[in-house]
Amino acid sequence: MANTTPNSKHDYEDKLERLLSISAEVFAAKGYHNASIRDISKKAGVSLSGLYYYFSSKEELLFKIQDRAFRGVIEALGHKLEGKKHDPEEKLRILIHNHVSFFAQDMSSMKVISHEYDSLRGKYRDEIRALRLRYSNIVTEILREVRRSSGGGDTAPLNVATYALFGMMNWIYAWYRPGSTVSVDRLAEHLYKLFAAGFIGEASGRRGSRARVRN
Amino acid sequence: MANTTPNSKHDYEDKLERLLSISAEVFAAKGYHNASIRDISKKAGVSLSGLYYYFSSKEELLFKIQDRAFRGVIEALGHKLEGKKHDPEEKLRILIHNHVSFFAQDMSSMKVISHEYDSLRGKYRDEIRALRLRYSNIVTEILREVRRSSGGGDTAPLNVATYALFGMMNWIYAWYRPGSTVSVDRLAEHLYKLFAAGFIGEASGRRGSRARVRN
DNA sequence: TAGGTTGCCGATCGAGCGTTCGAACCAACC
DNA sequence: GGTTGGTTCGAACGCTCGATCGGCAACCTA
Repeated sequence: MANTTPNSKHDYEDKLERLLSISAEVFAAKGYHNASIRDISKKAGVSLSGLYYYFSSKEELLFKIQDRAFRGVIEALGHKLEGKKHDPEEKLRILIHNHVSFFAQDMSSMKVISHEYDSLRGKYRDEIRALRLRYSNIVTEILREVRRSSGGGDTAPLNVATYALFGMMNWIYAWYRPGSTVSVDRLAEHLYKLFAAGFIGEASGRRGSRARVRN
Repeated sequence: MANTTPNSKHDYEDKLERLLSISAEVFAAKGYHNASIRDISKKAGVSLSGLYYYFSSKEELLFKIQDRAFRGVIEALGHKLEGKKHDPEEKLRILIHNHVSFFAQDMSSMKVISHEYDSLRGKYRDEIRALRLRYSNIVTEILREVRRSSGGGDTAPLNVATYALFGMMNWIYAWYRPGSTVSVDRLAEHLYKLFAAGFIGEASGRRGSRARVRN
């Protein structure tokens, strides 16, 4: 099982991984359409045509970045949720911490995910759409459980709450810088408490909500 | 004061306004760098060079879209807040309704605002940054008042709360379509209740938040 | 050592880009 | 009816882009 030769699959995959990471940085910094393959080749220290040994087109490069990032988030979440039973609120907390820490750990890829979905076309777009949908469904299901277990009544529709939560979390790339005075863990916890208190608290009829939502 | 000639300032300004609006649609649909001046000229029914009578560069066009949209939001908010005194929570409610309804009314411009700030450079960028900062400060100040009046204690830092709120509101462009089953007004009200209950409720120490934020 | 495969590169192509420029149009005034 | 000044246009410029292709060294296999 150990790699037999220096020029084995490992070399290829490692370099591919490195190129994906560098490309994500360039795409995040300049935007997909504004960034050129030449930018990436310079930053990676590889010739322009050399890149095409690893990717067949610029768009495939973008796809692989998004595919890798989404699968990473979804898979890690799956691992953290499996095993012992968590109650719904704890699941929500795990979800937010997982999402936020992936964001902070690899802001470039996550910015690309949030920003460049529209830049994909055809089958690439279809595949990423499927991943987005899968992830979004996981979130909605957790929110459904939270609402049910908290005796939820008058909450926002689940899709509105889902998108509001995504908005809170995905906006991070626009302002948060790792190494700030607020650590990643604390940021995640703040967002969890903010959202959870709103989503659950809303259902239990607090003071101060004088304007009723008409259904 | 009435316009004396058909070819007066009105014609110029109206056409400029129309071009801004069409350009915003094109930029929103394809992204600033991917959209070409030729795309805009086709959609507007104006020759390529004819556009340059109204704008000196593609970047100025982008700047004018963002400038107009930001000033619109800020000015409208100012009008709605001035006059009789509102209590802090009502101010927050007005803010969210104002923001969301501008979004829904002109999704293209608002998507450009959220997406294409990085595409501006130099003095254009500086000017828009100043507008962003002004708006962001207004929001933070309102949140500060809300927290004070609700006896707030253990809430998220104001900047985190501010950005979380912006995230919730700005993400709308990614999923909401006007004419959906959720009206714009109801959407705004949902977001207000969700955020306000979270922001205030968090401070009043509800059940269910078992995980303490370690400051 | 011969032949084949892997990994990479320099040179180049056609397409599309933002921008410019001189000329033409046209209503308004002398 | 000729002149002026605001408005529009077609044609072209120089440039950058994504992608291709033949070739070349290094290494594996036999």
